[in-house]
Amino acid sequence: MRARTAPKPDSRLRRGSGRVTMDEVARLAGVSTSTVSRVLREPGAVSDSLAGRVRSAVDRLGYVPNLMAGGLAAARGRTVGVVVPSILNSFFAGTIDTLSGLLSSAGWQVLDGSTDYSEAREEALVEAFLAWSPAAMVLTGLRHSERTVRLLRAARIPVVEMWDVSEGAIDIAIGFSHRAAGRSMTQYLIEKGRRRIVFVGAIMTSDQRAAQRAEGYREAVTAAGLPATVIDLPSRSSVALGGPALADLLVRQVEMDALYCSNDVLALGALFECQRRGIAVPQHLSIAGFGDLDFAASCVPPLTTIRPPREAIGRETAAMLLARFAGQTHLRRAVDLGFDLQIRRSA
Amino acid sequence: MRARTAPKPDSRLRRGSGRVTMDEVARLAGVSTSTVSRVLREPGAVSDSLAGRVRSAVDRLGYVPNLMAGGLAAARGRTVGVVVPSILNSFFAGTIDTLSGLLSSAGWQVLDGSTDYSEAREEALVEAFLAWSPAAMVLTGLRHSERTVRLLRAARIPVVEMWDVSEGAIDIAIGFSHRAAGRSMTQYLIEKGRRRIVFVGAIMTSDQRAAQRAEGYREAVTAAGLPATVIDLPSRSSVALGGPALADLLVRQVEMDALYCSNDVLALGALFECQRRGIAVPQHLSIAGFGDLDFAASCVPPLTTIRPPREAIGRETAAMLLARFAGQTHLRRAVDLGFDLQIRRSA
DNA sequence: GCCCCATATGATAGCGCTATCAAGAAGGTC
DNA sequence: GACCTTCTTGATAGCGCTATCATATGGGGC
Repeated sequence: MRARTAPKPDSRLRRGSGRVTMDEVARLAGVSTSTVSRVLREPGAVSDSLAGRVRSAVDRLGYVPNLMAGGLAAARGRTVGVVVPSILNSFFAGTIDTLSGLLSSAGWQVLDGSTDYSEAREEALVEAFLAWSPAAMVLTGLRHSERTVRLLRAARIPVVEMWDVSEGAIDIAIGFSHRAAGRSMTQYLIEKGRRRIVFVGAIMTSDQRAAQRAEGYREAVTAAGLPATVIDLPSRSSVALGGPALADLLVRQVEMDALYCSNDVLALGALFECQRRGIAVPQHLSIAGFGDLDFAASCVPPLTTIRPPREAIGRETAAMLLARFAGQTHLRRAVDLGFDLQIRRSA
Repeated sequence: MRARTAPKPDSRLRRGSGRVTMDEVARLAGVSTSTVSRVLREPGAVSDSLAGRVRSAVDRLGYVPNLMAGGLAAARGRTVGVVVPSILNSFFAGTIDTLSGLLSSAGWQVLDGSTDYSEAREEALVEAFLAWSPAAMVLTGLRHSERTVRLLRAARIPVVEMWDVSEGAIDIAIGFSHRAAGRSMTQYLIEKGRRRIVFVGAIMTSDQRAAQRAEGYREAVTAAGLPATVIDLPSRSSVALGGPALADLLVRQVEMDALYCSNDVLALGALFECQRRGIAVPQHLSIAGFGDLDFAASCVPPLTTIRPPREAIGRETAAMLLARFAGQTHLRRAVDLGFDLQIRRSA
C-alpha cells in the first residue's frame, strides 16, 4: 500500500472565480489583507494614508468584496430574510420598500420571499433563508408552523414579526391590532346609523389578520346588539372577486345597509358592482375597506378605509434590527404603531 | 528577533456559528463529508443504502446546509439576482412570482431588488448582487448605465434583460415590443373612428418602455395623418395621478376623443375622473391602458388594454437560465413573447 | 534613557463546504 | 487469472475573507 500520508506537491487543477480578490488589492496597495479588510469594515481603525492607498487600489481594480467568503468567515452574513404573504398585492410592498431601503443603505442585504398565505411555503422559505446565516429574520404575522418557530428559535438571531401585535411573539412584534381596527371601523359604521353590517373576507383561515379584523367586527356589532354576518370567500382577494361577492349577497336577499370588506381590493370590486347595478353608495349601501391603497382616495366615491402604518412598520423594524445589530439588547418586545381611520364618502 | 516561522500550537479562540455542520451529519451517518455533499447535490451518484443513512442523519440533526460555505467552495452561488423598477406596482410582481417560484423549486435562490426607475440605484443593486457571486442576473429593460453593463460583462454569467426585445441586449432578451404594443393599440383606436388621440405617460425619461409605447403611438397616428399629443407627467404613475392629468387636458380644452394611458393605473384614475364629471366612456371619450391589471376587467366600464406576457416572461426566463445552468449554450438570444390586445368596453 | 501602555499593522488559522484526485470494489473480457 | 474498465466512496486542498493574536511603533512619565 502506498503511503497515504506522504506529503507531495498538490497538482490539482484549482478553480477560483476569476474575480479580483482582497489579496490583489492588498498587494497593489502594499499592505496586508487585514488592513484592506479593516479599511472596508472599520475605517476609523486605519491611518488615513494607508486607507487612501487601499481605497484607490479598490477603485483601480474594481474590487467587489465576496460576501460569501465574508459571511463564512464572520459566521454570520450581512443579510436579513423577510417573509411576507404576498408581494403581488401592495399591502406589504410599502413596508418592504421602506425596510429594504433602510437596511441596504446601512449595508445589509434583504432577501425577500412570499408565502402566498401558506404555512408550508413559509416554512420552506424560512429554511431557505436560514441557509444564508442571516443576521435577522422578519416574518409577517404571529402564526407559524411549529417547525418554523423551532428553526427560528434555534437560529438565535433577532426575529421580528410584523403587522400584528397580539400575544405570543417569538422575539419582537411590530405592528398594530387588527382586532382594534375591525372594531373601530364597525363602531364608526354603527355611529353613522348602520344596523345591518356584513363583513366580507377572503381565505380567512390563512389570512389571520383579516380574521382578526372580522373578530373585531363581531365584537362591535354584538356589543351594539346587532347581528353579525361574516362571509369568507374561498379564493384570494382581488378586485374581480368583490363584485360577485356583493352580487351573491343581493341574490340571497341578505338584509344589509353596510358592507365592510376585509380589504380595499374587495371593496373596490364591490364599488364597481354598485355602479353597475345603480346602487347609491353610501345612501343605499355603505362600503368600507382596509388598507388605504393607492386608489382608495380617488375612486368614486372615495373609500372609507383604515390606513395601516405600512411605512412606519418598515421604518421601526429597520431601526429595531439595526439597534440590535449594534449590540443594544434591552429593547421593547412589542411596538403598537396604531392605525388611522380614513373617513371618506363611501361610508 | 524571535523566530517567526517557529510552528507552535494554535491556542486562539475559535468562532463558529454553532450550527449543525455537514461534518456532524457525516459522522452520525458513518460516511465522509464527500458522500454527504453528494447525496445533497447529485443523489444519483450514491448508493441507496448510504443515501438513506445520510438522509436520516440530516433529518435527525435538522441539518441546514450553509450556502455561504457552499457558494464559496463552488466559486459560484446558487443565487440569481433579479432587478425590477418597482415591486410596488403589480406589473412586475407576476413575473417575479413566476420566476422565483420556478427557480426556487429548482434549488436556486432569487435575490430581488427594485430600482425605482433610477439608473444609479440599478447600478448599486447590480453591484450589491454581484457581491453574492450569483449564477445569473436578470434585469428589466435594455438601458443601463455604462458601468452596470461593464460589471455585468465582467461577471461572465448569463444575463437576461426582460420585458423588452429591442436591439442591444447584453446577453439574452426576453419580452415583447413595446413599440408594437403602442402601435397596435393606437391602430385599434383609429379603426374605431377615433381621430384625436392623446397619449399620457409618466416619468418617461426613466420609464423607457412607456416611452417606446409612446413612440409606437406616434408612428401610428402619424401614419394615419392624425396629430400626435404626448403628455409626460413628472411623477410616478398612480391612480391618484390619472384624474388630475385628464382634468388638466380638459381645462386646457385639448381636443380629444381618446385617451391612451401608458398604463392601467393612470387609466383607472382617468376613468374615475370621467365618472366624477359625467363624461360618458367610451361615447364621449375612449380610454385605453396597458398592463391588464387585476381591476381592468371589472372596473366600469371594463378597460380596453394590452396584456403583457407577465407570467410567460418569468417562465421563459427561468427555463432559459436553467438550461444555461445545465450547460446548454446555444440558445436563442432574443425571445419575443408578444402581447394581447384586450378589447373591452372603455374603448 | 527606560519602561509601560496605547495604537497601528501584519500574520495566520480557520469558517463549512465542494472540486478534485485517489483508491477500493465490482464486474467484464480475453 | 490477469488485466482493464466502471462505479462508489474517501481524503484533502483550498474558495476569499475575518477574527484573533503577535508584533512594531510612538509617546509619556519618571
